[in-house]
Amino acid sequence: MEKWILIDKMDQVKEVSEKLLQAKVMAVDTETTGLNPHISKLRLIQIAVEGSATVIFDCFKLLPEAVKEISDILTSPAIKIFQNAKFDLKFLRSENIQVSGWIFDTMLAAKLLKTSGGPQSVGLASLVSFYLNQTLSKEQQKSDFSSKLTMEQLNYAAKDAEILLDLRLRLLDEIKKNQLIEVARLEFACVYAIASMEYDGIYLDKKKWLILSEETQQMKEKALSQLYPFIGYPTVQLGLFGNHKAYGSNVNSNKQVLKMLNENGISVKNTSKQSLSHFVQHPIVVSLMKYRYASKALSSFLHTIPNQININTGRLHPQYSQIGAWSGRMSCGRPNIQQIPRGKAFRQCFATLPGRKLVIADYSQIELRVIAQISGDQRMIVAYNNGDDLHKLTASLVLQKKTSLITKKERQAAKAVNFGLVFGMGAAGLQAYAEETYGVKMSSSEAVLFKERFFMAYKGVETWHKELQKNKPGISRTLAGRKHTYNRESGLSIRYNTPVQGTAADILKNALGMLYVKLKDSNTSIVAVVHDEIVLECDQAEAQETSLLLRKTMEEAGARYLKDVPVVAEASIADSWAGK
DNA sequence: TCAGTTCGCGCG
DNA sequence: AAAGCGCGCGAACTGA
Repeated sequence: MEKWILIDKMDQVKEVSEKLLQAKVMAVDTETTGLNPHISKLRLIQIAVEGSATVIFDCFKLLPEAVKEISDILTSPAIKIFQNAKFDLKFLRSENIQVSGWIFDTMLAAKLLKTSGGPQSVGLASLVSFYLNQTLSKEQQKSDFSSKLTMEQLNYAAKDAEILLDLRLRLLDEIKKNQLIEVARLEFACVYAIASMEYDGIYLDKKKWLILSEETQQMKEKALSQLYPFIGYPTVQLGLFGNHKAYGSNVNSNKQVLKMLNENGISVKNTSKQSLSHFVQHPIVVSLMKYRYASKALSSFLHTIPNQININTGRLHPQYSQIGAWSGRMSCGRPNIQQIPRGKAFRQCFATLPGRKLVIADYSQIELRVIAQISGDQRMIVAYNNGDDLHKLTASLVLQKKTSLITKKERQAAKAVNFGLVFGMGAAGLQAYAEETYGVKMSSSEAVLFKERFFMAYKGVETWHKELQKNKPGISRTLAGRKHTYNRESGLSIRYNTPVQGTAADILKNALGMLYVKLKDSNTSIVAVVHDEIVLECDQAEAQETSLLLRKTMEEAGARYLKDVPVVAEASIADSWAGK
């Protein structure tokens, strides 16, 4: 049997596809001329099945003619194994090749196993060495697929696909052994949504963005000039590449800023916002905070994001890491769309072209609802089922007042109490947190009292905490079975937090998987996902319908895991991410 | 000189 | 005894 066969003529495609269509499991890999699906080209598609030679499609020769035939193969009922499916899916999409059915992503499987003694590095070579005890040449990754193919390249290309057949069997074994089947299904179903979201990207109104940049630049300069008396006035210095300004000290240097602050009677240990919050009336602090805000906005967002607009699509294509956080949450970068400032000025730049709308939906208090479910706290469960306002309820229980008499301020304080205490914050932490986050002042004795009353009121949460304390070093699982392991040193708060954050991630990913299926043949794109929020872009005429579908899907996805607590999502239609 | 670490801060 | 958690990114700093 030949190891592999290169297909570069249409009549050969028909010959090999018969065999491939019969397979129950196929391993798929692609080679491309680069990493960006909107710039680089798909060069090879390798498909390996058990018992016959690996098929290598030469895309330069076959596409677009063979799109239909290759799509037929990749939409067959077979399980498709990929290493980092997202990457291949985007390139296949760029050539209009369809893929459907169950995916087994070896990289995601390995990431799920990281907390169960799996490999710490999840690249293909590492996985092959870890699970199969073989060495895989890394030469392939460096090789250039834009010119003529060499025999060596084809050998490696075939090998990368073939090895996935064996790798899946080993990973499947581990996944079963660690009872990760359900969460693996969840992750695998979600890959399609993430790949299409990255491929479609999100539109940024560059003009508005540049105006905001200029305003912020002015703000930064103004704040800087207000700091001159303390950091020194600028002097023009002769530099190698022309004149440049120099100051007595560098405002960006925390070390120098700390010294300057201390010299001016502001006794802080570090220069963080938190420490400075005790001196907000001081003019230095006012200017420094303004400078910091503007400087952060400029360097992290305003200056860098326009450069990341793709030249061919005119859109941003943030990269998501599906299992980016230890908890199971996704992370995001280039740019990190999950940390765009909440201010309207920033969010209104994330917009649509005429005729299109954004549909924005988020879960209401998802983490607190997860806590209610996981802890089984009866009072919380009853409150949510009655549609009560949980923050108000906490305020009334902690302050021992009727809910009808709770003021807005008191509700805010209770919000801090809810979030802080269920995640293991102490009384002192609660006090500081309430003031910093919600501007609510409470004395330390008040904080201690509130904490006691909180756990008195929510007995279920207290027992849940006690159980987690006993479980040392221990493991925990989210409601989809995602596993976390703790060492002896792991603090309590991490034990309280991880299963909650992780379950919320399970729910969101379930929603994304379901959503992809429903939106597959529509003109609607998923454009952003931010932990408990999903943003879609659709035709204006379909906005109402899409909004309902999004809300219903998110709620249904949550109901699968929160059996005793209602899951509520809220959706709105808007021209930008800032809302209506 | 340069890779790796730390601080500070944006989001949920 | 006291304690929120999870990320990515830019600038400064550190160390060989």
